[in-house]
Amino acid sequence: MATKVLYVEDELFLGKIVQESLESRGFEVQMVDDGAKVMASFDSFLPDICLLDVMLPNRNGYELGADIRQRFPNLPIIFLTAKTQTEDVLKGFTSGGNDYIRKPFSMEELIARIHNLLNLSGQNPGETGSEQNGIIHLGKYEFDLRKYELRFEAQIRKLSHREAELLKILADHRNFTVERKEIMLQIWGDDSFFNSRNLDVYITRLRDYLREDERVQIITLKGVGYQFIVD
Amino acid sequence: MATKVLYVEDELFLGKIVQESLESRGFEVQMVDDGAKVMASFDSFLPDICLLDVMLPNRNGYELGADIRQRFPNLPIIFLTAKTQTEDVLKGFTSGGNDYIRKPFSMEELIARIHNLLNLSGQNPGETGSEQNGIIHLGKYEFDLRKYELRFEAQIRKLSHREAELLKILADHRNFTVERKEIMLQIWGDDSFFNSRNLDVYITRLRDYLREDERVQIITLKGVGYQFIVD
DNA sequence: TTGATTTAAGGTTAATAATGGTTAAAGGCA
DNA sequence: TGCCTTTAACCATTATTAACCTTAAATCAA
Repeated sequence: MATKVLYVEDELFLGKIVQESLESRGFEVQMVDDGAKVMASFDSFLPDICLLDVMLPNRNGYELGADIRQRFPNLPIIFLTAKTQTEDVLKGFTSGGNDYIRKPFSMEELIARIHNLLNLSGQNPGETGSEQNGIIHLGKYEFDLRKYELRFEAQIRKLSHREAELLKILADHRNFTVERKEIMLQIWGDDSFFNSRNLDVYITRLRDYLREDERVQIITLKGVGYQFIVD
Repeated sequence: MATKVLYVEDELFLGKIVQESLESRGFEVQMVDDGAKVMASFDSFLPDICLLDVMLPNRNGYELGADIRQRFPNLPIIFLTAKTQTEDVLKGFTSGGNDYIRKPFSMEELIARIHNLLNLSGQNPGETGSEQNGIIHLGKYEFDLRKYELRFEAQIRKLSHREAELLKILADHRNFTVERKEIMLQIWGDDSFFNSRNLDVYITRLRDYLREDERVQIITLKGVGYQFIVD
């Protein structure tokens, strides 16, 4: 699911540009041009982060920020403003803002700061895939990346480090091809020794662990690599 | 205990002013003027936050930031720099920085941003958090850094020095990987003796102490190190 | 062209080596 | 002495290597 951005901005021209730019990077953006309308849109939109312009008609951006902070103590808020006085920046932080960006700003910087607050890795901006809280769903299985647990119904199987690394790589490429070489490099840092049948051993184990759900399979592409199929 | 700031800056004149200004507000500041000396001062000083100037003799500030991030995944880092290009800001974030301030900056803004990162006022999503007044919250446990106490409901367990050191290192890296080698170096100053199973003994003890809450666990990454998982 | 044969790649399983876990006893130091 | 810390002995788990088996692609002969 795409990351949802609530963007409060009254300069419509600037707003459109920023909105499109964010959308082109995979964010879902709802723009609101009036401070009085903001709180209403929360319950329907449920944003992951807020961008608030400070100079608004009807409603002061700082007040708005404080209200949002009150209702959603953990929602990241970034203030955007043409004001350059230190005093304004301070107001931003004391109103509960998590960052403060001066206009004009570059889109790249805005996105970097959004990522920073959302703890998104620099890789795939809006896209978080079927992974939430470090849990990947694979057919009837759940794979907990942090705890190295592979769960199936009530059973919990602890994976070793190598097993988990391999499964992670396969899952990251699910329904696409991963080259043997790439796996070897990523796990063992070396794809040279042909005598080592190490990877095969772990593939065998994972197949064993995953055989409860036949919609999850590891397919061999001989001479190339593997394809991890998950329906 | 005062908040400890490690401040890396080669312009001594500016550095002095900032240092005094921070100290006058109750921070404890260690200033280092050479990138090459930074890592050495970590073990003795144990800062709560880092301010890094980007332009340094000997060592690039971004590299330094990346190294620090690797060793202390939860330590807030702020880059300070005269560079104004967006590209530099992006580099700062991709090197693991948590904020980026352009010179010249006002002391008030710097302090607001430090507070913001340390959760000294208000909430701060996705940030290091959970440590206040030397107390780290680990699931249902509280770990008092100063008293070396691990508390769970009404029980209080006094930790020994080694136990506390180890738990502190794990907690600083919670939800990230810590290498065995690093732990050994930090506690025993030596990772060479393979015959000593000292670290294992303490890991066993901590696991024992922490088993009341199964959401807190120490996972072994064989051949690599540990991962301290806290939900 | 087509089916048999060769050959390279991968699969499986077991044995071995490396690393970590556990427990208890021996040292050290206030 | 009494509490930590270190050492040691032994056990458990995980990673690697090795041996042997299977399969699929490639080659070759008729």
